Amino acid sequence: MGSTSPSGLELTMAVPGLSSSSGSEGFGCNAGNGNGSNMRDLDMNQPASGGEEEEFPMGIVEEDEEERGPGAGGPHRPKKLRLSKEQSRLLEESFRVNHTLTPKQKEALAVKLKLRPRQVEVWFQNRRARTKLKQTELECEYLKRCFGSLTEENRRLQREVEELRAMRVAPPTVLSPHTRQPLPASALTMCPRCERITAATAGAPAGAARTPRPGAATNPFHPRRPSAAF
DNA sequence: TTTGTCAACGTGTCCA
DNA sequence: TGGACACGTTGACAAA
Repeated sequence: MGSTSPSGLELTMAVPGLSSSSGSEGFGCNAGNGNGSNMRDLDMNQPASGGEEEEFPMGIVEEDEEERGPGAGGPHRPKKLRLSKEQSRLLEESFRVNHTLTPKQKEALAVKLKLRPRQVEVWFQNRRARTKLKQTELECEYLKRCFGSLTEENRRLQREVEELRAMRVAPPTVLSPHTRQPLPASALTMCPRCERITAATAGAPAGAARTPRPGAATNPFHPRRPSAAF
């Protein structure tokens, strides 16, 4: 439990027939390289010196970014910030604990990661969005499979109806449960429930002439479908 | 060059 | 009314 995809996404979904382990298996292929992004290794935040490594390199790429107001400096954005492995790891960790942050938690995390609170906030927003997207994709896949099996079931039932209709064309011979002689057509009636011809003779149980429907009880297409609870 | 990822932004909505 | 959030989008970047 708590498996994470290479991209760090952790997903759970209450979909019948879908194990939650798909959080790591099912999505691993999504990004093409299931090996985690190497991009993080090439961290723009790392000090160029390459000397003794700061635990959390500054998440602020440009010196003047702090002052940058809305509009992000107008003509062009700053160089793209990539969070370091350690920063991502800690963010993921706290995301696992809580998908939302209180202002205090945000501040503390920002200090810990040497990021601005706004950056932590944005990271959590994006992270929630990615989680939701994956969840939606999962549900979509599940609904597609549902649609497929329901279509198949529908086809099968229609075939069954056709067969039953064909059977009804020829007058059935129903034996009297008492005399074992064929009953006249006038003595026959239609069972309203199962639409089968039965003997209308008093005393004769409606199901007397009913032939067991092949596979009726164990029809794999007639399971009591659990209501899909999303 | 194309495509996928992701940090960051703008905007609308909700709620205390 | 301000803050938090969802959602859609942008743009930088890496890999195919």
